[in-house]
Amino acid sequence: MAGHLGWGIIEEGWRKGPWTAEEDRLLTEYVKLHGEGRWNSVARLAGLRRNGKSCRLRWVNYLRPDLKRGQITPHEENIILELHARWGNRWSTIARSLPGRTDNEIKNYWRTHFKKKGKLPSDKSEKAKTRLLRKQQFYQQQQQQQQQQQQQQQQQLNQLDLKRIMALLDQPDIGDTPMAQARQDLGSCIYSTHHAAEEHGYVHLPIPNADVSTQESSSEDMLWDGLWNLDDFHGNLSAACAASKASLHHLVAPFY
DNA sequence: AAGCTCTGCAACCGCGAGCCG
DNA sequence: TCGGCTCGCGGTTGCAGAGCT
Repeated sequence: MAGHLGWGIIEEGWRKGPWTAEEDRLLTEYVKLHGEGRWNSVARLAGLRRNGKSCRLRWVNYLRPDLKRGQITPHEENIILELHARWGNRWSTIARSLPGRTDNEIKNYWRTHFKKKGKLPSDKSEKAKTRLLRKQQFYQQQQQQQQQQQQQQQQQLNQLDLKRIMALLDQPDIGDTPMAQARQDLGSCIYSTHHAAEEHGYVHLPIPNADVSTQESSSEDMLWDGLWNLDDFHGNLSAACAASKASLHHLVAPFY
């Protein structure tokens, strides 16, 4: 590398090595103004003496506001293990299932924690360890859910709006009324949301109101698989639900 | 206290895919 | 169709700090 030439050097007009706070500020300002992309324009537009590649890397791996800081959790570790078993060294693919984590971070984590162990957890003890980690994470999730419930209480006023809509939709059909149409639209919305989830590989999402006894969720492994699938999907689902709600407000407005 | 080793992480490099003129 | 440009990805390197001897 350029290490033997010294860090922070200027090579062919481009600075290399560790980023300074001022460079970070300039890059952040640039992305705020122009958005991500066009990285080769950064040098010209932001006054940075860094090439596009370096800017993109710095933004993606360090400056992005949605990055999660701190240690990889046991839950995330399990996801990494399972996805690596499934995808191999496709770090960017794995990173997409870990919001706030970068491919570089996952790659580094894998190399330091697993690579030198020589093998994936395959014997009984390693599997037991993996199962224990999953259970620990399950309890952590429960604690997190308790915290989230408190936050959700704050959102209940908004949810009451949706409940009023649902109550209206539960009334008997009166032929081809606007209410009957609204109910049909809601059904389509939920149905298409579920199928969009399936198309994106979130295979364990239950259809809302579906008979639980018919779902194939008996094995522990599938339960955990479903958990991380849901983790990945919940953002999209929330967006879809928000859209549904918005469209329903539009649909039922005449009834208020 | 000094030197060595290990670990974590930021950053660079090369390559390939996609886009566009 | 081709070549240049841009971007994203995976592999690799090297620094810095912690831990060990």
